[in-house]
Amino acid sequence: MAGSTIYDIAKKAGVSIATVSRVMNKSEGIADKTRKKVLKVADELGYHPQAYAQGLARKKKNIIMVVVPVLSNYFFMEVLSGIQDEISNYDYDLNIFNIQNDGNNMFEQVENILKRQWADGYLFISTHLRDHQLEKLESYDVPLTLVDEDYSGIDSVSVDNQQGIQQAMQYFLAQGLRRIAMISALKSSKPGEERIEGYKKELRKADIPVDENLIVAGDSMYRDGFSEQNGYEAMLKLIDLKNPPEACFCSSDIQAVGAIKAMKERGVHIPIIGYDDITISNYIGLSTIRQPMHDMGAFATKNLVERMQNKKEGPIQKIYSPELILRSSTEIRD
Amino acid sequence: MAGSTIYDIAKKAGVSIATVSRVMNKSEGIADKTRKKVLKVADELGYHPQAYAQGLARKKKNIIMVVVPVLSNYFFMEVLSGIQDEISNYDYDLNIFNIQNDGNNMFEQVENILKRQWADGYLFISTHLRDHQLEKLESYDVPLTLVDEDYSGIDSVSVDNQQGIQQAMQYFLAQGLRRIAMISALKSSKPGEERIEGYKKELRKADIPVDENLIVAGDSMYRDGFSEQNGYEAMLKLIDLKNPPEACFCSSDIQAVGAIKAMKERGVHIPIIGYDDITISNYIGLSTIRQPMHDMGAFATKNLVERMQNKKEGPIQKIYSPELILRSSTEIRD
DNA sequence: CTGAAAGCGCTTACAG
DNA sequence: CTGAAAGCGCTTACAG
Repeated sequence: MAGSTIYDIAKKAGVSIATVSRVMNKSEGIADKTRKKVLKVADELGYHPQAYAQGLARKKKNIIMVVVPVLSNYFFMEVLSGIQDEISNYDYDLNIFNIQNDGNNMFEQVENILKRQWADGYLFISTHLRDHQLEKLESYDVPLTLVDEDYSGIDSVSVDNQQGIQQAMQYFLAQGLRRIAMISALKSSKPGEERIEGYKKELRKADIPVDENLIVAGDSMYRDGFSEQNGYEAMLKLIDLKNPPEACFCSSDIQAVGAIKAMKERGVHIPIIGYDDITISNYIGLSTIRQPMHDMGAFATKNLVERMQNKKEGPIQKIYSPELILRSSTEIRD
Repeated sequence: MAGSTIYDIAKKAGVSIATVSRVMNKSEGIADKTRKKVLKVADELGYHPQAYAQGLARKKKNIIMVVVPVLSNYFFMEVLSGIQDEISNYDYDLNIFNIQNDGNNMFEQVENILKRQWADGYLFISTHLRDHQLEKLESYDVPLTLVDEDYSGIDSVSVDNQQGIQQAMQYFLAQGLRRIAMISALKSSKPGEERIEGYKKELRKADIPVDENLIVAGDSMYRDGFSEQNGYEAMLKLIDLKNPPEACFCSSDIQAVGAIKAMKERGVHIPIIGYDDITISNYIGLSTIRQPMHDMGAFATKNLVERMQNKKEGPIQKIYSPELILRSSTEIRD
């Protein structure tokens, strides 16, 4: 039952395979009688054109492929929901390709996906490639939109991270807090570097010397450190400092969740601001820097579809501004 | 650059396409010199075999496809991380296909995926099909493993939901609590029905009359009701009852998060137990019924790969037992 | 309105 | 060790 082809249908319906093909593709100008006959046979034999044969013959797959290193992280999930919502407006199927995030050959995997021509267009989420790699991607000349990353030669949608950090830091500084810690994740990643840089920059602007001891990450590097456990470990380290911080800025909400648990266990409380504004943050009272993740996914999808339809204009760089959301985690208690 | 084919390589390297194909496929018995020449040209032209052409010619795609209705939910995310971890042991690529969850034509979408022969094997997560539909799927005779669903004719991995509900209810009952509410999600779904049934059954066993007012869901049905917002709304309804409950069992942890916020806002606190044990639950002190989501994903993947390799044994039904995890949300306060 | 035929870009016996 | 040729299952001008 799983294996009937266009030939089986043609034979059983007494027509040519061209006719079967036309019927399945809803082409104009088929005699009603023929159409019905073919449809009936197709239904009986459970026939549906094979994706691979069709893709090859058509040179068009009707597929948008999302490429992502870490499937199971919250940021991705929310971006994805935006993609899902938007794509339902078009006649494209969604395919997600999960690349192994083991550093060195990651770019090779990415290139192979493009070379193998899996889809008509691609959405790269948080791949965090280096500039020379992005330059190479540009030369493939294939519809591609970057999310959570930006590069002048390729369509991209991202958030101004510096601005986000600035908002968090300035909020703390305005409260008179000076000893501000930063919980980072994987420091060697591109966004990791950028965020630490932004943190230091704000301190310098306020004439506060940078204390490297206040920049910590947990030891558990699952999901590049974007996990509750990592934040939990990081906060314990901070609390155990001889000179602990008065406030904390955290690279992600999910780490902040862990950090808050650590504080509760130790009976301390310092104001903390996360990063992302995942849905749950609103429910647990976590102050955070909001990234419009859902919108980013939707915008990227819309942009990609337009790009697939006409390739006239040059690359589009959409940069969202983040927003500081204050909730109970930044209230000063006691 | 994106578009070179095996013909281009063959021509430039001065060999036949058969030879190029053999080199790309690392076949034995190619002169070292030829191999190097071909590889060099392939690299220069950025060549990699097209997935669709290769899949058609080989009748094997090296793809495992995950089919899922709601991508962005926590249960799925955790199952997925198990799938990811396990699949990295094999030479299969992972593809996720997101079907639109609009009820009636959902099964049609599922059938089409199979008919179109996207992959070598499939993992269906939480598709919650009806028995007559599963029966039909069985007839496709294609490697397929169900997750979060079970059916005698098809490989499946699931959790004994009745048992989970029983554990939660018996815990409450043992504490002397009798007025126990249930926050459900989409009631018309298969698991929705089952869980409500289980809840009622436990009450009956304890000779407690079922009060339909105590079975509530929020009004927001995004993600089938498995959202913080839904739980929040549901708990408000419960609190506003003339005769509010003394304890609450909740269909998912994520709803419990919302329910807890509702309680905080209204200054009430009743013991609450969630369902799933998503990672975050441990960090916010939520008591819950643990489903081994990561293991389920890993087991299903392993099972599917074995099924693809030899089709000897009959269908395997793996049923995990859930586990009651007690944390602070069930502590009796004041 | 329908069919014969070429083509999409690969793989793989079959010869040599 | 390598090539010519058939085949995978479709689509789509081109004729009629």
